Amino acid sequence: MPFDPLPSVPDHPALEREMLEFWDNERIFERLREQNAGGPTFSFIDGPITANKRMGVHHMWGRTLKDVFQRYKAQRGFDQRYQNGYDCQGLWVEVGVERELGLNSKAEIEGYGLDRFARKCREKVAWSAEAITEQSRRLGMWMSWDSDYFTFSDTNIEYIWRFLKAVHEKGWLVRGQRSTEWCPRCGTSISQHELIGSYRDQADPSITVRFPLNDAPGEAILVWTTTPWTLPANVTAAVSLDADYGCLAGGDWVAVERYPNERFETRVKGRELVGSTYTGPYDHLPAASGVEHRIIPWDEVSLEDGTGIVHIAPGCGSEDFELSVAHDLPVLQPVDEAGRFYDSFGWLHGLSTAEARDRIISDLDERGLLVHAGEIQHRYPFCWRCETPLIFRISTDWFIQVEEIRPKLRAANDDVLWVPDHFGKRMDDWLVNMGDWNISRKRFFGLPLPFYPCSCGHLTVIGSLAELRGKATAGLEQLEELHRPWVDNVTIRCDGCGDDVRRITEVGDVWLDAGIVPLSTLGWRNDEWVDAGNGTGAAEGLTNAPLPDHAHWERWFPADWVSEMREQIRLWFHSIAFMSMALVDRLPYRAILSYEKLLDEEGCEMHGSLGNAIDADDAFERMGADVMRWMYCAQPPSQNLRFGYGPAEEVKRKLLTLWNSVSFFVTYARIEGFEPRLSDLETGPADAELRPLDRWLLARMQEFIDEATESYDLYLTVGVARSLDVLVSDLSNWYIRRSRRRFWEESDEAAFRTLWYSLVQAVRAVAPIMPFLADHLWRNLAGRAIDGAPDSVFLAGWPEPADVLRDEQLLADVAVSRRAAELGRSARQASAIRLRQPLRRLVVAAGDPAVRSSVERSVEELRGELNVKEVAIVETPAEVTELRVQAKLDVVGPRLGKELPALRELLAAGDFELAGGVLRAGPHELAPGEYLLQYVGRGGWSAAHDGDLVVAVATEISDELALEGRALDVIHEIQRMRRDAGLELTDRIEIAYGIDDGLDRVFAAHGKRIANETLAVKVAPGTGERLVIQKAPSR
RNA sequence: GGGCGAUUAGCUCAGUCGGUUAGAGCGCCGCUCUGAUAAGGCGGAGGUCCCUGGUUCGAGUCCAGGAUCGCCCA
Repeated sequence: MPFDPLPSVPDHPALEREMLEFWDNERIFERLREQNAGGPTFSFIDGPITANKRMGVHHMWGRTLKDVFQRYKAQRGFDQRYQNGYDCQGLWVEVGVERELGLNSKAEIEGYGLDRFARKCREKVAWSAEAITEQSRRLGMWMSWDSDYFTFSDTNIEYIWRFLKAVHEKGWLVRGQRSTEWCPRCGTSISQHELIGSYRDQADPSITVRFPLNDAPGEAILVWTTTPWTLPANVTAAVSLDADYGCLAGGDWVAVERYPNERFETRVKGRELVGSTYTGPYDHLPAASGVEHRIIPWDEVSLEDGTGIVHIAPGCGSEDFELSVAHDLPVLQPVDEAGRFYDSFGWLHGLSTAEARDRIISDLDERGLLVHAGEIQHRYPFCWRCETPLIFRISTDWFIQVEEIRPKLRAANDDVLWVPDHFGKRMDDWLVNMGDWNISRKRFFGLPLPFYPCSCGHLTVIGSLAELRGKATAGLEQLEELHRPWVDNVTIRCDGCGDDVRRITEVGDVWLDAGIVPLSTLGWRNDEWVDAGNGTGAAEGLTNAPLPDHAHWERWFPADWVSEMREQIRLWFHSIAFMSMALVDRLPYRAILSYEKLLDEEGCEMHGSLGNAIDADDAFERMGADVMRWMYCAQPPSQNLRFGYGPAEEVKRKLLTLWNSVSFFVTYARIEGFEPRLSDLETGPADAELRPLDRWLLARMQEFIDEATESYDLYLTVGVARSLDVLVSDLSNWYIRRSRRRFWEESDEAAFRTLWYSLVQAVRAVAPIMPFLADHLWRNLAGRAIDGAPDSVFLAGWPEPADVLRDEQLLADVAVSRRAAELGRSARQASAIRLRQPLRRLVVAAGDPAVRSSVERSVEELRGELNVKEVAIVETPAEVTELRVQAKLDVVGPRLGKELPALRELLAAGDFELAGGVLRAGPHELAPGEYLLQYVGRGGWSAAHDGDLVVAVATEISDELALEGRALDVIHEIQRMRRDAGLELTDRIEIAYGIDDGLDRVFAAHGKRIANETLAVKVAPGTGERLVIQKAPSR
């Protein structure tokens, strides 16, 4: 018996675990790779996933897409790398460790010890990588799990050093200042991507403060601020050049527009205030004592809030800082890395910004400078790690200048295939606007920037471990790996003066770590292949990833395709583009698939705190990986995905139809002992005695495979999902439904072979999306059923379409007759006569002979389905409808132009003649093909139409028909009684009927039929009730 | 402030080159099958295609302006 019976419903999780074990035991993935080795290459480069936690269902979307296309390309015979990667250092990793250790500041980390801290970070990464690997395997991802790359390997770090040295040689490396969001607790700046989603509502003071003007005694400008602690750092005030400013009665200057109810003694344009000097609120403290406060112009001054005059503290805001650069203003930095005032701020020394706030307000009040104090609710950023409100600080950092590379990146981006395509524009927008790349972070467990600035003015940038060894003057003996603290202890000889020089303590931006991957993992400019050569430094023992040689790089660079979530446009997609362009003058990718956000089924973001997050392991158990994968793949990537158990049920029902179809096949194939042939997969059952319906399904299969292939090639899984939906419905509701008897009564070889072929091809084509279900079904239908068949669907290649099975005409014909059946049902429904009532005549009219002949083939279907005595197929529906004519607008429109509306009126009014195929209406003549004939129903008919395809039923019911209708009602009634009585399908019954209500006439005319349909062995008039049945005594 | 999207049925979304009557799934209502049955099938109701203007014989579709929502940048 070749096939195994299917349970009535698939148990996805159980089936998936079974397949995982099978793949493992039979080394399916390894065999697939061996099979494809040496074939054409498809290069995919995996963006590293941060190894600091287990994955959630939002990670699985991207992991699924990666796996889908690698599996698809493998089925197409492409040789591939399957290297997974982990992001292993930087803030994201430090955070979890810091939390676990209960550390709460940089000082505490230093107290704990950088070496122990680094070891803890590595442990965290190792733990997370293992968890992610296990979850990914459960999802069905096929990767070479023993050769993952880890961005904290010494090899990866060396490659970044090489990049930084090259950047320095190009003259792009600079040290500079910038104003940045800063967490006073963590003691570091917060990068833009870390700010995502970190804004909350917060109440802050809203105060208006007076700055006295120096040259106009008694007069002052008013400024507004929500951050009183920044006032000691005030340097200037900004006005809008063209706005009107006025002086209030008390001598205070404000923007007129902001005070519509006030009267102003004097009014001037903002430009006239520019250059005036004023006394700052804290000029008496040492820090601000030497500052001359001169009013400046700024076109960003808001007239929507505040006073229209803006307090500028370059040490406390990014726009403020930029203004200080533009206007050459001094910068006062009020607080240190921990957010406490410097001693040059007198009595404020040592206070935090929160502590200083109220004291400053009351101090201003006492000194008569406070005009108004209130409170405001607004959005304010918080540290995503520790919930501390962020402040702005000036920080000295290292930058890579981008002006030279910007145009190259933009030009190259034009040639990238972006899916969805508008993401390409977003990349361009980013490239146009990106500022110099800030690469330094004042933290611990990260890429050690190899910068050794010397007091002689020379900057030495180390490009490799060998170079470091060569120039080292001390500390090599303790250098365990290229991380702090060990690397900090290595001093080198300055290239400029020969003195000993130390590394700066900063570490690198994580996007350097990830950005070098297309070079570091592929062995760019590496002379000799080194086994496990990427498992160095912190990565030693975690992976066997090799360091390949340059020839390998030539073979696999650039990637044909990469895929990550949308945020990566300005992160990973950008950093790999930047670093590759800088080093090898090319982009590292040809095509990119990116996708939007994953939300819960209500459309809300998933958050642990909201309780709506779905645990991945929970999802595996409750819906199964295939169902999850289907949801990810059925989603247009340009839109947010609503993910949840509700939608999962819908998907399960959908998949159940495919499952039921296979189950139906298997049930009868077992009964009839059907033996499938592998060779049918090449050409289909072309040599069998095929009926039109078989040929139709076979033609549909070619069309489906074409559609699926095209969608995969465009990197759009949603197209595959949609095509499969339609196919499954065709296969189950049209083919199987109409062919059932051929399977259980006729044992029709052609039907079995056609259905087997179609099910197997469908399973193969969706295998990349649902690998478990697909391989499970393949094993049952082919892998185990046929000697010599590939063990796994993934070893069976791609279901190539067979041209001999294509039949466009047949597809069109069937579409027409299905449409006719649909119209017939619609016409019946519109007649308001119940379907069980037989009607005399159904008329199908179509002008096109091809349409008529294809409807001819489904006459039986129409007769049975619509319960009519006869079906007529005619050219014009004159019998049932009146004629109407419509112009073909797309043909006639361009010819007639403005006269078209008049023509349409004539046609609508029936004011036309039709002779010899030519239509005359008023002054116009329409040739055949320029108009369409249309019909409306006559009395006694109920009609429905689609274009000139008209279907109508006669609504008149003769006595004879009425009697038959009653007979069918009786059958229905008895069937219901059988079921209510709990009878088996095969139980025989006896019927007794009452003679009133005309039932005697019904049984007289149709008794035999009623008995037949209801398995009645005895039918006789009874004594009382109108219908009584009882189970017949068994013989 | 600049940029990129989106706005179509109760919900989630399709809608090709501008063409006559704008579709699907889910939900709802009704009908139906009982040899795929923990199912299945059919039909129906339900629409100001965000608004305004323009181009055109004709606009859900193209153009301009606006509104709202989301995202990116400043």
